[in-house]
Order: sequence, then structure tokens, then C-alpha cells
Amino acid sequence: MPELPEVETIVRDLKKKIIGRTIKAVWFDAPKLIKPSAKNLQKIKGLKIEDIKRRAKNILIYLSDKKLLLIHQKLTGHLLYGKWKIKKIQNSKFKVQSLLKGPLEEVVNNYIHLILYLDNGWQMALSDLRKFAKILFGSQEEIENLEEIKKLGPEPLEKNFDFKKFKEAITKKSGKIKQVLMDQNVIAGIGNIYSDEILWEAKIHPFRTVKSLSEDDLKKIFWSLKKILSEALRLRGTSVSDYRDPAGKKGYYEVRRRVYQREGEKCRRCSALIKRVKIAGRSAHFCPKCQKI
DNA sequence: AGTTGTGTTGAAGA
DNA sequence: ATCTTCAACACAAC
Repeated sequence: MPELPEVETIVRDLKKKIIGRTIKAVWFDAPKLIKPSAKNLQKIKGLKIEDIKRRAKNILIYLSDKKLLLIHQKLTGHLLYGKWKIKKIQNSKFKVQSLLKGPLEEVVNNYIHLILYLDNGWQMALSDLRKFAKILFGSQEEIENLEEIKKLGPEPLEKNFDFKKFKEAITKKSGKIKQVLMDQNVIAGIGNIYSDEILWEAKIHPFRTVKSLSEDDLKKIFWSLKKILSEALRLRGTSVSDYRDPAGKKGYYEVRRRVYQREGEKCRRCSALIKRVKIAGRSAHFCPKCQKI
């Protein structure tokens, strides 16, 4: 599940590889993922990759001719950089196969549904097991001005995101703190993994309402947010299930996890057993002893 | 072997 | 408006 640290890792790695390259051809087998239409994506041929940025969990690939390719990897998508061949098997079926040995051969990297062929003989591909990803191709102006992009909350790792901005953002919403932290229009880039991790670090129960939080509680959450997200970014993200970097390799935050998917294991602070409960259809992990209501 | 969990987002329902 | 539920999809685990 790519959240801010994972998406940022992908963007930074891709920057080193594909900026300056021209797209020679495009292949895909899941046209439903592509908006406004898959046919329209053919117009990407011949365009040059000028820059890559991240906004929330979106990857923005800036192209020549003032065009923009937006990719949201959703749950199981991740961009890869490598070389593949499309192998035909009987009755018009086919299989995408990595030509490079190593991590790219791993099963999680073999749900390729989009390939951009670059002018250096390499390719950028999207692997997405569940086919939830969103691919948007259009003019820079058109995509940057989409309501869903414009209404996104502030970027939490930016230097100018201070406690004042955090408090402003978080207190404009009501509800449980975990849900508010995951709201992309409050703060951009936090999902299920890091909301659990941040609240454990801050010793705040995920069910606490924003209204019930003291100034001191908010400060603890703010500093935990900065600490956890930057640590996860430094460790190149979490690969509990299918996230991989563009080389197909895992992130290292997995081994440092405090609570996420550690139900029944010992709390790293007090040795109580980590609990998992449902909140609005998704699971929240927390320590029942350190994180009191 | 059918059911459930997985977790992002937008849309639909209440 | 604001909340919750669901659908999109594939696979593992039970």
C-alpha cells in the first residue's frame, strides 16, 4: 500500500532513471484504468519526460507539449523500471515476462498492466495485482486544476508544515483522530499503516475524537508524524504485502513497524499485546496499555 | 470450497 | 451536509 514514504521513494528513484527520456511506445492490457480514455493515451508517443513530482499519493510525470501523466497506485500498484517482453501463449492470451534477473522476477512484480517504452531501450511499467490504479493523461493545466488535486491538504514533510499549520488542518474536521489523519484533504499522504504508527508513537488511542485532544496531545501527534514519516522515507517504505521500489526491491520500514499488522505481538514499549479493531471498515492497530482512550 | 480480509478513493446510500 | 457502506479486483488464508 503505497503511502507518502513509498510514493516519494518511487518518485526519487524514477527521477534518476527516466528524466530526459522520450516515450517511444505504450502498451497496456487494462484499459479501464486509463482516463479519460485508453485510446487517448496513444498520444503520449514521442513526448519527452521533463520532471516527476509527488502530490499526496499521486505521481505526476511532466511531459513535453505541456502534457501530464498522473498515476495513483492505490492499493497494490507500483511503478517499475526494467525490461520486459510480452510472450504470446495460446488463443490470443499473453504473459508479460521480465528480461532482467532478480527482484523483478518476483510474483508481486509480475502483474504488469502498463508499459512505457523509452528511447534508451528500458521501460517503465506499472505492476498492479488488483487493478485499482488510476492513470490519467491530459494537459498539465487540466490535471493540476482537477478538484480532487486542488482540495488535497498540505504536504506534511515540507519544512513550512509547522505545528500551527498542522493544528489548523486537523481541527477543521471532526471525528476520530485516525480517520482524520488518513483524510487526504486534511493532510496529504497518510494511510492506514502510518496513521497507526504515528498514533502509537504519540501514545494516542485511534478512537479519540479530534475535539477531545489537548494542545499537548496535538503536539505529540505532530512530532510523531514528522518522526515516523521521515524515518519510513529514510528506510524506503514498508513492504508488508506488495509494495516494491522501481527496482522491485522491498523497503526496510517493515522490520521497524511499531503496531501495523503486529496483532498479538508485544508492544515495543510496554510488552502488552497489540490489538486490532475495526474502524470504519478498516483495521486499526494499537497498544491497549500505552494508548488509552 | 465458499467466505472473509486486505485498504484507496469516489460514489452511492442514509 | 455528513456519515457509513460499497464497488472496483485478485488472491491468500481460513
